[in-house]
Order: sequence, then C-alpha cells, then structure tokens
Amino acid sequence: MKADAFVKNIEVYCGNENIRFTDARREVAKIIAQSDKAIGAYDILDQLKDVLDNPKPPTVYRAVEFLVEHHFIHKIESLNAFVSCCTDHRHAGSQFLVCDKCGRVEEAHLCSMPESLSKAVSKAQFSADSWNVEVHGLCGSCA
Amino acid sequence: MKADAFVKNIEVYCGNENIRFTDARREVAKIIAQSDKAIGAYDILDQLKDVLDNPKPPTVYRAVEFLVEHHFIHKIESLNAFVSCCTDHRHAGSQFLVCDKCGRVEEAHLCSMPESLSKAVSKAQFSADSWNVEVHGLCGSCA
DNA sequence: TTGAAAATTTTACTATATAACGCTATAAAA
DNA sequence: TTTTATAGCGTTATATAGTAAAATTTTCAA
Repeated sequence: MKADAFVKNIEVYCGNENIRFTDARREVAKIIAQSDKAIGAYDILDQLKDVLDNPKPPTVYRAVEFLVEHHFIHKIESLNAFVSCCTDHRHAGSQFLVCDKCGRVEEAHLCSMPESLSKAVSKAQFSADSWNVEVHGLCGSCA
Repeated sequence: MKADAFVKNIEVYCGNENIRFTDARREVAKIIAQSDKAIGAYDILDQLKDVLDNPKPPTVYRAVEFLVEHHFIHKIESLNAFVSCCTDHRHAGSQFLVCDKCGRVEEAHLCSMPESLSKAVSKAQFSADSWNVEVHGLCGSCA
C-alpha cells in the first residue's frame, strides 16, 4: 500500500535525522498519501477526526507545515490543497499538472529550471530561492 | 502617472469592446496599479472605502474577477494577492518573480511554455489550458 | 418607455489560516 | 537521576480569504 510506504519513508528519515514523528504528523501524512487528489486542510481535519481525539485546525496546519518543510508533501497554491511528494529529491523547483476535471495532480520532474525562465530571472537580476509551476488543463483520462 | 495610464488603457479597451467600466472596476484597477506590491482583496477593500460608499468584499471580488478575465491584472496564487499586468498580450502562461523581502513582484514575459516543461506535459498526455510560474527569492535591490 | 441583460448591493455565510498561551513530552546536559 | 531547554501539542479565539443567493438598480436598445 502506497500510503504505508510513504509513512514508513518519513519514519526512517525522522529516525536518521532525530526528528520526532508524532501521531498528528503520521496520520496527516497518511491521509494525504491516501488521497488521489490534492486535499485541503479542512478535509484532512475531517478525516483526522476518525483517528485522533478532537483535532483542531492548528493540528493540521502544524503537521502540514512540518511535512512541507521536510519536502514530503507540496502545497498546490492554486487549490489551497496538499499532495504527497512521490519522489525523494530535494528540489528548489516543483511542477504540477492539475486536471480541472477529475482533480488529480501529477507531478512533473524537471531537473532544473527551464532555460528560458532562468534567463528571465538573471536578466531581472533576481536571485531565485524556489520556483513553482502549476499547469491547469485536462489529464489523459479526462481529455 | 502609471496608474492613470493603466486605467486609461482599460477605459479605451472597454470602449472598444462595449464593456462597462464601472466605478468599482475603475477604482479597484487604480488601487492595484498604484500599489508597488501585490495587494490582497481586503487591503483593496480598505482603500476602496475612501472612494466608494461602504463597499463590501463582493464588490472587490467582482471587480478583480473582471480585471483578471480581461487580463488587466493577475493573481499571485502564493500570496493571494493581485498585481497589475504591465503589458498587453493575452497569455495562457504567466511568470512572476516575487521578492520575499520587499514584496515587489516582477513579471517575466516568456513567449511560450519552456520546452522542458512542454515535454513533460505531453509525456504525461496532459492537455494544458494555462500555466503559471511563481519564483520566490530576492530582487536585485534586496539581494 | 419598457423590458431584457448586466451589474450592483446586501446579508449572510463558508473556507482557509494563524495568534497566543499554557501545558506536556522529549532529549541533552549536569 | 534531576535539571533544563526546547519542540510539540491542546485550546480558544480570531484573522483573512472567498462565495451564495436574492433583491435591486442601471443600462441600453427595441
């Protein structure tokens, strides 16, 4: 099961790094990994109520903050929702293909910032820390 | 003055297209153009109170919806805020450089989707309608 | 001058996100 | 083992962002 492997992976990471993997973090991670779409904080909260005692918004937001910081999940800004990150790599950049019909989100994996973009960045004398692309449209199954 | 020219431009457009340029639309456009940063809906609302009689959130949201639809402003998703669009072109894609220090937003102007990205999109058999890039970092003056 | 279309106003509400504060658990040092 | 520092949590309250729906007004053309 995908979600279990995902959680296991975080567990190992936290063990190595001496970071605490608390119940709230574990359950939120699991909920996000189990969802086949990007999932919003309050939907996470609803599901969290089944496994934790009376969780409140900050419980969710703290957990997602943790998971984002450590690159286990991403926030899709145009949806105010979260997806699990399937791969391991640390990246300054992320790219998502968001299907406006079925809601599924696929992550692209560009190794580096596209040249036309990095040119524009340096032309503007801008120093980039992170970059995020969100492409909206229709996925293969919905097109 | 930049904001005046901006408003004038919309006025002309609306004249040509037979679209109404109401007070709310005009004032919201002016407020956004006058701001040197991306500005949120409720900050717009605050300023709007000085020039309109008791405006409420829907007043702002309708106006920005109009301005976004007609490509006069953009929404910066990672900030939940709006910037005026300096150029005229219709684009399926937009790119922003957001300074995390001073808050200024610069728009890049890629003519087309970067090749590495469009490759990833077609590889995923995805049909793209629109794409948006938000680069965070430090601008030239703040670096 | 009236009627259809477009836009607005208003009220109320839903959704998203964070501040603040005190308490608890854990880890690390003494 | 006790102390101490810190990370994390629970709780309350509230801030910020965004929308639904219905009544009303404005506009413009027939």
